[in-house]
Amino acid sequence: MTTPPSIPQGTRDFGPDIVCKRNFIFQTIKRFFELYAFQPLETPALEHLDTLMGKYGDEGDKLIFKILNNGLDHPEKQQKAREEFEKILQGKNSSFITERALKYDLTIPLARYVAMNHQRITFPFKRFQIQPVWRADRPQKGRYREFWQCDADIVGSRSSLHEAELALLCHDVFTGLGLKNYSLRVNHRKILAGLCETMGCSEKLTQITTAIDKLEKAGWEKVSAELQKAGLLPQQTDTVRQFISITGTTEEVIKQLQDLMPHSYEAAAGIEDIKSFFSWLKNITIPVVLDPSLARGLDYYTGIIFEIKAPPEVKMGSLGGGGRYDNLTGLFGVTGISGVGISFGIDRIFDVMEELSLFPDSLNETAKLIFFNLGITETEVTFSLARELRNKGNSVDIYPDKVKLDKQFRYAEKKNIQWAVIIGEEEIKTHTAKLKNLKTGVQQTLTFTELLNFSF
RNA sequence: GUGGCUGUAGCUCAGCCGGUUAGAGCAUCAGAUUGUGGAUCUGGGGGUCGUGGGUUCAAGUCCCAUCAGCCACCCCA
Repeated sequence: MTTPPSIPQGTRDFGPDIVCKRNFIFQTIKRFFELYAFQPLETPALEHLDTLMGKYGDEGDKLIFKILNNGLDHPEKQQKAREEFEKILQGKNSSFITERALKYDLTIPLARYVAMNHQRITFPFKRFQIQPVWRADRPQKGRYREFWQCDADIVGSRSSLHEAELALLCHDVFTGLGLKNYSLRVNHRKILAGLCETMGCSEKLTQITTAIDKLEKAGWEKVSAELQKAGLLPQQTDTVRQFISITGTTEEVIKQLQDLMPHSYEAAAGIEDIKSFFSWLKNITIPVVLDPSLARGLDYYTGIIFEIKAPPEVKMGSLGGGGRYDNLTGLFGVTGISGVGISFGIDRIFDVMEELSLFPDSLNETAKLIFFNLGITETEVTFSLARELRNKGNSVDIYPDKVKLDKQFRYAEKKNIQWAVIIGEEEIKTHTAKLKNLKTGVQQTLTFTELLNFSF
């Protein structure tokens, strides 16, 4: 007895119609990446475990998929393997048991690549990367163990021009996809650091930012509870409350931030960056909002941070995000290189577009036209006509068997083919073809030459 | 990783307090109509009830385990 086949938790097969839709998203994103002068990069699915560990925080480390070393059953290795496995049971790593892992995101592999190749790269290096990543998270809707990221980063330049370009890129991509109601939230790590500096508890930056990050989902009650747990005094908690309550136009928000943190160098530096970012965009209307309550978790961001929010009518978290990181390659021994990037989560974008029915109908089209099958002699004719039409760049299908036209029509309809060509005994005698538009139902008679030159 | 809900035909689901041969709609296939589709009518096929154990005279139904999906936490795309 065979057990029914299945695939691992959090992974998916993509059937033809889904691949077509996903390709639509990939192609749109890639097109704009190229328009903004990014170059492609691909890195292996596997990285050394050392390359990944410690880069995503303690929680992140737990979510890295590790790969068991081969050959541990070798007689000479078994004893050591048992001893080393004890370390694993204690939650430690053992390179004897596992020394490779599946990549967790595309940013650390980029940093690794840049660190390895910085002498031959021309900076600023603008690269895009569209590849799958893996996380040992527990799956839910919009949350997979294997999913794709589409990243664009600029490495080796501190100009705030890039942040503005990324915001525009993001707008072009979402407009191109037809996802109108997205929004882009922006904040600055130094503004958050300035808040902590003002309150005199800079060492609690991470705790405070992760608490703030829960505001939208869990509400202020939860945030204040977290802050208390982190050891903030009531007065400090109230400062945080004022901070995250700030709303308004960019100018208004900046003014309030300055009033709240008048003596913070950190905050002032962050605000300068934000001002220069918005000044690039001053004559362009895109949905960018300065939101002090935005606090992305990843530790490596040091400057501006972005988050792409799904349209409010769908229940989906972030569709992507990014930010500026100083010294990312410093983790790999190459210092002084700053970068800024943005990442699109295409699996979630897919789910949102599906929910809002935003995919064009034409995506399911399997062929432009189909020749119906009225017999072997007829098919010898359509076979060569199909070849000529294909040579001219038309996607053509031929129905394989002589069955009732009724059935052939239904096949064409199912496969979303717009044009059907009927050639039978009569037509062959006169060298003509019946061409029917299945969407309008209009039928016309054409000579073979006319058919070959028809623009479908 | 922790806690909870769910799993019956290709899809959406019904199936009572455990009781004969597990049902419906849609989809599919065939015919009415042997060269013109989407409608209608008639008929057919399709299930070891996620998987593996257990309790029972008897399990889709109760119990345990496991796998998967979803939800909350955690974290994030």
